[in-house]
Amino acid sequence: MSQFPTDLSTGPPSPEGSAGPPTPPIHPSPLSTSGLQAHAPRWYSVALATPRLGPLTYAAASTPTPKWEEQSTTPSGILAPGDWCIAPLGKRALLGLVLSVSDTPPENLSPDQIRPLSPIRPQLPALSERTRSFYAFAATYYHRPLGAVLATAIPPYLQRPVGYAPKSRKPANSRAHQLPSQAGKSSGAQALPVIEPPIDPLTKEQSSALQAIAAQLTETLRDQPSSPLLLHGVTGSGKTRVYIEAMHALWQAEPDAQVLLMVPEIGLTPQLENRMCKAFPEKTLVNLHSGMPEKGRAVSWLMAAQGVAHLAIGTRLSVLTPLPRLRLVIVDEEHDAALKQQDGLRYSARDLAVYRARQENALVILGSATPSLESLARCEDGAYQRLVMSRQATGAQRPPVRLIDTLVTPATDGLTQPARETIGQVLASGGQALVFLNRRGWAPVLGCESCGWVQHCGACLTPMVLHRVSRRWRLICHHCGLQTPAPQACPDCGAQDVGPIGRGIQKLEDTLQRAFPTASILRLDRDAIGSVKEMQAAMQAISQGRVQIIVGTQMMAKGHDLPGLRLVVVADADQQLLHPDFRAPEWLLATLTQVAGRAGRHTSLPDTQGTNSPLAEVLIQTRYPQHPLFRALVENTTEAFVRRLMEERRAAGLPPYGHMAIVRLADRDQDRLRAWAADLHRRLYAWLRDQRRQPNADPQWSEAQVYPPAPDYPERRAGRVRWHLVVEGPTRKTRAQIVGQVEEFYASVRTTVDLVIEIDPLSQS
DNA sequence: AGCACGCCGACT
DNA sequence: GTCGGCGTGCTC
Repeated sequence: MSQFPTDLSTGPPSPEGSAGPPTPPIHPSPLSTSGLQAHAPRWYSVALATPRLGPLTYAAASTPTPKWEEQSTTPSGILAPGDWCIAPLGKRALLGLVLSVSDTPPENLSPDQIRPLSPIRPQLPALSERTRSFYAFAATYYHRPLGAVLATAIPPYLQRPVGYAPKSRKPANSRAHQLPSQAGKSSGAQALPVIEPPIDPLTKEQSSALQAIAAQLTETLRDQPSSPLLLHGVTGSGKTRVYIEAMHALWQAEPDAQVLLMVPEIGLTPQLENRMCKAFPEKTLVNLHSGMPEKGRAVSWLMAAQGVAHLAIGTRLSVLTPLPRLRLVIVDEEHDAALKQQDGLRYSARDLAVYRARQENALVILGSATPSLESLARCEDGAYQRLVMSRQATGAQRPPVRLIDTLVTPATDGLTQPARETIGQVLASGGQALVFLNRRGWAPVLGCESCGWVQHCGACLTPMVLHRVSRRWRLICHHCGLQTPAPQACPDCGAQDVGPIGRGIQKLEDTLQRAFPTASILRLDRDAIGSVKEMQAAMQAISQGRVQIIVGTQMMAKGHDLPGLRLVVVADADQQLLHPDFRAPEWLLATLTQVAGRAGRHTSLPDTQGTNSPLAEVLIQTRYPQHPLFRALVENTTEAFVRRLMEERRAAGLPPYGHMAIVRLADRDQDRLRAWAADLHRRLYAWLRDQRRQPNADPQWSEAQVYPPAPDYPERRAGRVRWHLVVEGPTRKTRAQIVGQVEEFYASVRTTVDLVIEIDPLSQS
């Protein structure tokens, strides 16, 4: 079998070494290796692991393959579709995937343009037909070349030709097991406490969820199609336990089966890894995420791809890992935006997981306390099956939610008086408080400090964003591009103090330190916590009670268990509520539900004080205490609120009922970009109008939309101006046709403008 | 994405 | 006079 690269420094020299001039093009010569048929195939169509290039044609390797290659699965010198190769490109040598083989040269190229492949062959297991078709699907669906998928899917270490040292001949697996951070038995996560002992009996809800899972697993193991399952379980309902039992059931039936367990963030893997190691000491477990050391990631990837690993725990990129005996895919926190890659190949790991599971005859389980509307819609239309767990496994109650109206009691330096008092009480009684603040994707949305007025774009359910356009302040809708002048005073109440929502919370840490000088405060955000290690240290400090106030961003809302937490203060809910995106209320509800779940996980003890004050509480500071979202939280009627959101989406033709794409444009020059964007829009609009006017036109075209361009926020980044254009179709097919039109136009013009298409975008700017 | 080629401003 | 800034175009 193949080997792992073992030494970076001792590989054979790269084919285009710095010592000499670039290899001159060599005309393909008859293969010299013995035992070949007379008409050996000699031209290869190769997808290169690079983001922007389509397949290129190469000739067979020019020199005989080295001896160490003899054990390769295909006869020496002949490559088949699915085999890997090293292909010269300009001065570089890139990893390539053989797509097809031909014994006639391509007509559109002259022979001297075709270069031979490198005789060095990567020690990667050939890609199965199934995995190739999965990658091809991803490429087609996201409108990228296959090479972009390869560049994302293959660990960087395995992409570099220099890494393929034909040195060690040790069996691959024994080596991998010695690596401490890879092998399941000795993970680096021992320090974290496991709070739920795995011997707890299952709750009724867990049992019935498992029954449904077992039924689908049976279908899967018979190679029959199974229904994707949405495990809709409140925080603390014991979803992880259900995953473990599902794996038990699977491995009892098929001990060699592979399981892929995905989480949105690297920070969530250590806990999970620890728990899985304890539950399955006899199974081989690997991690797959970008935070790992390069070599370790390569080893894990190969173990997964060779079928050695039983369980792969990883972030979104793990969905692209070959897993020959995949039988179960679990996507935890399926609603989480981090499962969607935000640059390069902008794929949704959740959506690809569902596709892949169906294709590989595996069962897929999506888990969340706050499922995405996308997944809920699939349950509604019967494509998925929903399994509900509405009670906490410990029997604890959800903490009550209290709203603080900041128009009545304004916040000073980010904190209202009632919030200050409550924090004080909690600290005095020895509890911990979490002050939650959220500036993720901040864009300046104007709001009135006196009455709460905000300019919305009526058609798009979206607040408008302040932009400076040719020295004038204007409000622009990021969805449909609508522009209006920015008001100087509030059009509702006439007050002068209109300003961007969400200013002033960045100094919250200072505010808290001044208000509670003796308290120890820990800040937890991307800037303060850089690594998994730092996160673990922070969590330990919290669980040991060395911290009294935690100031945390989004990352605090996820997964972590905080037993001593008695209060959550949401410093500025409005900023997220009024984020200029139609998904803002959906996400705020998810965020608040998640962060509220941090408090009161272990508060089922009797209230020994005998007071009326609850053991844990959630405080939300907002100008809109009457907003249906907040009412739903207070009254515990969030399901009804979610249904209402879905109806709004349906009426507006927005996802999950319509299908969106964003055309992202960038250029150095603002005027050039704007003119170009306007031109693109005119053409698309004219094309769409023509589709509608055709005799016997498909009525779907009347539901499709091509909106005028709008600026990103911030408009300028890294020396480039960025605009975007929203495209909507009632079906994936109509959307793909519009997008195809964009691509056709872009390919036909010479321009400096950079254009990328994003499919199923999660946010507009 | 790289990487080279090419055409403009500030240095020995 | 040339060193190097990055704008532009190509890679089988």
